[in-house]
Amino acid sequence: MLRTRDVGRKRRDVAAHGMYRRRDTRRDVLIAEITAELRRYGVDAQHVGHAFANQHGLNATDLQALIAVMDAELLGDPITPGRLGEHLGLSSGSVTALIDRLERAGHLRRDRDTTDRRKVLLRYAQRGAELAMGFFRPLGERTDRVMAGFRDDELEVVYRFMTAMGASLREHRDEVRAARTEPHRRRAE
Amino acid sequence: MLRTRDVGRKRRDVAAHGMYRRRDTRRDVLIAEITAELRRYGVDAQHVGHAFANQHGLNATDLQALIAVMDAELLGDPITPGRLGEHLGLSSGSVTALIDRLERAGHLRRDRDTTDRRKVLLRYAQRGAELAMGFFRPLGERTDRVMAGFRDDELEVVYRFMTAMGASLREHRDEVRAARTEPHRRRAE
DNA sequence: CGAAAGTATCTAGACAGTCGAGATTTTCGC
DNA sequence: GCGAAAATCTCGACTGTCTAGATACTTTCG
Repeated sequence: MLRTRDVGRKRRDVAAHGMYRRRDTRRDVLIAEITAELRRYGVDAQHVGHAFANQHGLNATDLQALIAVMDAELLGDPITPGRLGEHLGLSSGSVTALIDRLERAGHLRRDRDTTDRRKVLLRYAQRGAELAMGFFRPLGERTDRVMAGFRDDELEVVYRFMTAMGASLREHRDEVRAARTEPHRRRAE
Repeated sequence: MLRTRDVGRKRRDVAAHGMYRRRDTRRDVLIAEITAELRRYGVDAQHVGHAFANQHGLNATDLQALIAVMDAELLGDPITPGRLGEHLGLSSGSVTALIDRLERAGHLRRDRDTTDRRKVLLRYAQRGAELAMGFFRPLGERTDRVMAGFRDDELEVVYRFMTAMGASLREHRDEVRAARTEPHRRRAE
């Protein structure tokens, strides 16, 4: 499956996702295909989140926020609006509105920090927990079925690959963000 | 690196991303970590796109659209507004506005299809191509450096893994979308 | 040729996001 | 301790994208 000379047959897919690369050797093909698949995975994951959120009367941001709140609280380190905004890439004002929505819908609640009363701690409520579970459980079951097709040593390779790619992407993200000094003008240079 | 008993040391990360899973065996840990890393990768990729788009006076949707237009055209099958909207999950009106923006900015142009003049074909312009390249090139260089750390047979495993995960996720997406029959009411059940 | 279907655009309204000012609490220098 | 500065969250006005529904144009087919 997918030998080098399959490029012709898989032309549609190839052109759609790997056109910025050489595809001369088997290795080149692999690299192009993996890159393309990662890209598609990200897009599709977004779509799943969006569709699921919509069906529950939320938008995609709301769902991401809810997940972040749960992550933090289950870790024993509840998140604040400020940190949440950082995590999601939102301004402070926008976060306030976001939390208002989620609180009104009963997915989470605000708690004042007892030691530093400037801070507000976000904690999930019952409804929020149920929603997050409804999102993750079916995904987890699917994931398990896929993982079952791989030996332990193979998963080690995949793990090493994903952590390396993740670290690389985060470096890149930080570089891009650092270049924000001149944030573009629409007109009038 | 990351042996089973490292769970304690890596507790922060573990709790943040793998708390919905057993982590008893080395294999469980691997599965949880890979799942978490994929999730983070998706989020970070979004952030990169968002930051890059912002620096060039676009929003995230615009960049995605531009990439889709290029993908299609390089494939020799230029996309129409309708199919673009489907791809991005946007309504038709929204797509018109999106194309207006991108056309006004000189990133792409509208072409009437000569055989079926109901259709509009989207083609990228010079500026759009430059932008897409500016986005992908640095990413590709980073990716290549990561890939260099893996043998061919290891990349085969990664490739097999990614295609399997991708197929599984798309199945799930279709299931979720199919469940859209009752799209939720805010009040009044 | 006329009706129906397909495709894109336009218009109006809703809603999430940004920016900047303001309110409250804590931290720190003197 | 006291007052100024910092940290954190909230509020209000504005901007811009998205959705929905109506409209215009082109093709297909009886």
